[in-house]
Amino acid sequence: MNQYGIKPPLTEQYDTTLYEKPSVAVDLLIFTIEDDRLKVLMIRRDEAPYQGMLALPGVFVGIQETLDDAALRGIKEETGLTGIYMEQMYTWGQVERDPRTRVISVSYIALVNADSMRFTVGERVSEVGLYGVEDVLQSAEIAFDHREMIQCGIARIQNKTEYTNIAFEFVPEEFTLPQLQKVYEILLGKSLYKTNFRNKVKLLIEETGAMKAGEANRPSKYYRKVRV
Amino acid sequence: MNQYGIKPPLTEQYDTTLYEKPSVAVDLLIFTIEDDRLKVLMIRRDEAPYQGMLALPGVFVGIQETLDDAALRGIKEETGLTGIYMEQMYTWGQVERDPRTRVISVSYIALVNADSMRFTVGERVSEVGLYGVEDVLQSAEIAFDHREMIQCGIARIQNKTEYTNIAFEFVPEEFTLPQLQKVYEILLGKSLYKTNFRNKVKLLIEETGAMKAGEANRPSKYYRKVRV
DNA sequence: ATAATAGTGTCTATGAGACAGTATAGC
DNA sequence: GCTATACTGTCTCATAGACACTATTAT
Repeated sequence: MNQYGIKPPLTEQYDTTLYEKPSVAVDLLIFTIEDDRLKVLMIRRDEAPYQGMLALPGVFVGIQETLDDAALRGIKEETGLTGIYMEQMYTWGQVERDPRTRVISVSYIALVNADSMRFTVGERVSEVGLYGVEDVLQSAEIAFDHREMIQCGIARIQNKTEYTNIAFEFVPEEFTLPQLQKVYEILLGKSLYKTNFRNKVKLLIEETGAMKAGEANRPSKYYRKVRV
Repeated sequence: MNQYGIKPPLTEQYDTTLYEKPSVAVDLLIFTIEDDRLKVLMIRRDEAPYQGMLALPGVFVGIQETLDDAALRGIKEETGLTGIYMEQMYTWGQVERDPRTRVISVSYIALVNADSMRFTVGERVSEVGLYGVEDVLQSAEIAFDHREMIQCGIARIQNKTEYTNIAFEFVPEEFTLPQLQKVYEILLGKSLYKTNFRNKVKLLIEETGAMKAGEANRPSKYYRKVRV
């Protein structure tokens, strides 16, 4: 029994009105690949604190709203998109992470292919934009603990690229293998051998029958992800 | 602008007193290996809701307390232990997960070797005990969404056993290789070949010089984890 | 023909997996 | 000696990695 709460709290009678509650928000890491770089969607703040700095988009969690629903709502608001890949990443609970009041933030990762976002980002709010993660981490102008969040997100994506198929989330429904390989190379930060790469993904894809035309070289085949 | 919160909430002026806030708790999955089984620490509830059912221990997060600190406090209260392995697992935000009021729960995994817990669990509260995860998942008497949490925790531990060294957390500082191999076999749910297992861990360990005596067979050497 | 990129065949090195054998304690 | 478990040597096989080669388009 102390300033922090009731003990043991979930097994005995309690009155939550006695204790001050934190706010709970969801912060979004919306990643895409554009111009051969991994980019993240950020907003330039026009209010204190951290005025003029870049921040991740976020929403407060409604009292009758799940965390996933809050994340989906935020993604829809920022990109106009639904039905894209999303997963919970980590929950950030440093006491002073927001200087105004106590806010606990559940961060979510969303992966979008650049084509579907090309005509949505920037329409609603001009301060919204896609920033290359290398550039944005170089610049010191990042609000709150969002730099840490971005680093955490990049690490998560790189890890999962090695043992899952999340890289497919960055390409459109129909894609070429050179295109998909480039995504892997960007995410992993190293170049790959064509043969080995193709062997690794060949069970995951099927030809569409179409070919990419118009380039001054042998045309590449279009593939789609095979649904398992 | 709706019942759920302010939009965009972290980039504009807002007044959090206008919106009802959830309570935030930390729930603990304290795992150990005892009698050649993976066990989890649970508490039998003596109050509604879910009276008489088993629940994971948890604490509310204080308004001036980080999530990690809340988890450490809970672990100390339940086991008397400090300095053990702990990591954040997942945050649970279903609206009706606690029928009394909205509670968002950040779950943490802690791994303890049975020896250090043998004389602490059960002293403070007689309803606290270690339960084999297979048994507890069979029985339907689990409170809240804690069954899901346990399943999630087991999956996390099994995954990380394959690509990290968390299995070492379940053995004391000095251990034999048959003992460590047994831990791996319990966590992975399959038997391993001695030679291959030893090859895999040989760079992670060093001999202490001591031997295990008293058994009617060749004595095994004691090892410790080599600090990297 | 040339340049540029797409796509294929095959060798090698590494490591996981399997199994047979030897070693050392108590009885 | 016997039994039980600790410990070791070595073979096989799957797969990641590396590289050389062929194919097809626009100019």
